[in-house]
Amino acid sequence: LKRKITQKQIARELDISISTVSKALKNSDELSQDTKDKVQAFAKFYNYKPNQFALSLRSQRSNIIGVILPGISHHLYASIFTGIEHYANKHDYNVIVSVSHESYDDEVAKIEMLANGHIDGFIVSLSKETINKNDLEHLIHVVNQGIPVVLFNRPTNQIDCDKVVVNNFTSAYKAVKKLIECRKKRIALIISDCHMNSSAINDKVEGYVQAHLDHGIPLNENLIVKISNTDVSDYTIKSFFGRENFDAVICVDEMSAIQSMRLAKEKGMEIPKDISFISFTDGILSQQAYPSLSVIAQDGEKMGEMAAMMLLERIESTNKEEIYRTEIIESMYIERESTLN
Amino acid sequence: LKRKITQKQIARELDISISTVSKALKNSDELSQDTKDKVQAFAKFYNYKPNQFALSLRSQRSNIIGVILPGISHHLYASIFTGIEHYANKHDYNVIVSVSHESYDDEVAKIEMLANGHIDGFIVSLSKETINKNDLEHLIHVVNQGIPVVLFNRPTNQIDCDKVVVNNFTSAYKAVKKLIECRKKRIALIISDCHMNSSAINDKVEGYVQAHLDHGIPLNENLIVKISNTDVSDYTIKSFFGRENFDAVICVDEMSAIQSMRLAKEKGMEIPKDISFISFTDGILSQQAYPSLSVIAQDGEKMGEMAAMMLLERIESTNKEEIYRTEIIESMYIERESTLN
DNA sequence: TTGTAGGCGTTATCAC
DNA sequence: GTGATAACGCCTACAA
Repeated sequence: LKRKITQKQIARELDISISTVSKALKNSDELSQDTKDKVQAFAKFYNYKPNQFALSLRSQRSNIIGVILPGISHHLYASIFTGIEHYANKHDYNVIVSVSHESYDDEVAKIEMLANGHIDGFIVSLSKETINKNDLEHLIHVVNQGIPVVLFNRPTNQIDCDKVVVNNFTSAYKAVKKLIECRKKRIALIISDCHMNSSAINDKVEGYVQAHLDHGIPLNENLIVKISNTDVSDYTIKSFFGRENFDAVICVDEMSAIQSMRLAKEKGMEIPKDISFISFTDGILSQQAYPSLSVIAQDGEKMGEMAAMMLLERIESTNKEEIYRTEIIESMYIERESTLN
Repeated sequence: LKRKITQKQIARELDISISTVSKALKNSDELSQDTKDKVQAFAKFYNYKPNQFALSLRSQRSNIIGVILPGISHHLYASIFTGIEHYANKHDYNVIVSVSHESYDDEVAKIEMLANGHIDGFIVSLSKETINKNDLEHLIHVVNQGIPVVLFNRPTNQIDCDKVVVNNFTSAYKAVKKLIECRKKRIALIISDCHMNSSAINDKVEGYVQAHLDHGIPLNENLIVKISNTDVSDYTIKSFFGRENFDAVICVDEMSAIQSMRLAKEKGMEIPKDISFISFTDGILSQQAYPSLSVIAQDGEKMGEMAAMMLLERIESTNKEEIYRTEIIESMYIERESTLN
């Protein structure tokens, strides 16, 4: 139960002044080597570590960043966090995580709590509820206080700050292109979470359409279906499988992909011979499904590192030129069993 | 870009002393109502918030706790984190998370980094590597510094501190009992990660054995198999399925359960009619598998809340009576399709 | 009822 | 080379 030693105590023990101790510990060259050696040896012996609270008070910086995630079970957010933590730790920062659970109220409360706390900056992915409400006062307030913010994955153009986003258009484009290469011609697009009025969905639809046009595949609007949640057990999707005729499916998330595959199997179709599947988010489900699921995946770690990099740059930059950047992380295709050439 | 206002500035503006401001903000009753009103109104108008760095310096407390997890994708750890965060936030604490990725070196580095930082206490689940090395100097060092520590899920009796653990014995016991109730008599136990020399595995085996004895079911040691990792694609497990004869399987984790189910199906067995499955960790895989997997699940949120509760109590307790507690969280059975009555 | 002084641990400026 | 002093923002005896 030994309290940590301070410069004051070292000074008293060695019968020198506190400022000499401070300088010795910083290896200042205005001190004699003798004194420095003596102090440093003593400090080392008693395992001196500077008091971070005092340092923070002086510098008004904590080297802690706050990360607001809508969820944490989700594979994408888990790997984004890994990326953030990796970059942050490497640069001597710690990470406070707060999860909004897709709730607006949680998001507001947690951001506020952190903004009045020890945080040097924020990395935020907005909750679905926030996007739908389109109420961003809490974040605007943070930005106005001069606290650096990086938005990622689910941006909004209502906030002027650095951003890291995925390219939903090209993701969808790539998926369609891949399926066309597999000689599929009737490609369904299943959009879960269609209550989200984010640009993410529109961009995907546009990419889907454009890929059809570019490859001369006829577009059938009936093959685009929206379901309100990620649970596919509802009537909409079952009747869709019963009614329409298609040989490939693109799902916005892996959960609905898994369940759609089950519906296809129940219809007696063979995957990927009769019908191929691609989903947009990678995760353990995609990997372990049977057959395993090909995906257009976001590189979460890369997104996280990028976001952390932008934030630390902003925190440590002295000149306040307000040229905010938006970085786009391209997705990649991971081939598994649910598609084949 | 407005910097935060301080008591000093309020004092200057209102032409009173700093300590009067301080007292007014705390609604001290040695001040006139007039002064208090004036100060509070002013403070509110300029959105005064106390500077946490200054508060921390005075109190030597940050209201931040450090959480070390071996992984974060894992459903159990995700929900444990949720529980910790929930309890911590409710009591005005923030949470710094650090992931060791099951690596000893990471764990040591991250604990050290946090211990020299702004942390009031630790909640730690040891990495596999640490448990195997059995080198706990880094944590003993933390405890000796007087920093409160709560160990959870993977404890060690080498460290004297509060602990939150699961009851592996009764978990295994319950699983066997359940399967016996389903009229299964030849119950296999598949142990992945058998290189872990933790008590967790021994306790499970003992529970497995005891349940057999208590219910008069003959014990067949050949039905206990250990595989070195969670990937079941290796020869050991395939030959096990080829060689032995059993009508139920208990798996230590859901991944090997999923893959074992696949082997069973390939053998032409029907689940759960011919063979039942139970796994020990709940997660999205168990829920989405086909058939979905019955589990003996740990209540992660409860574990997390309990750990946070014990830590905060320890942090805020003044008297240092060193009566450390170990709380046991009981597991619960979640019935799905892979078993049936 | 209000104000003064000192301290939390550190660093930077300036004087000796 | 070394040390005294002030400052970061807040709190709290103790004076006035």
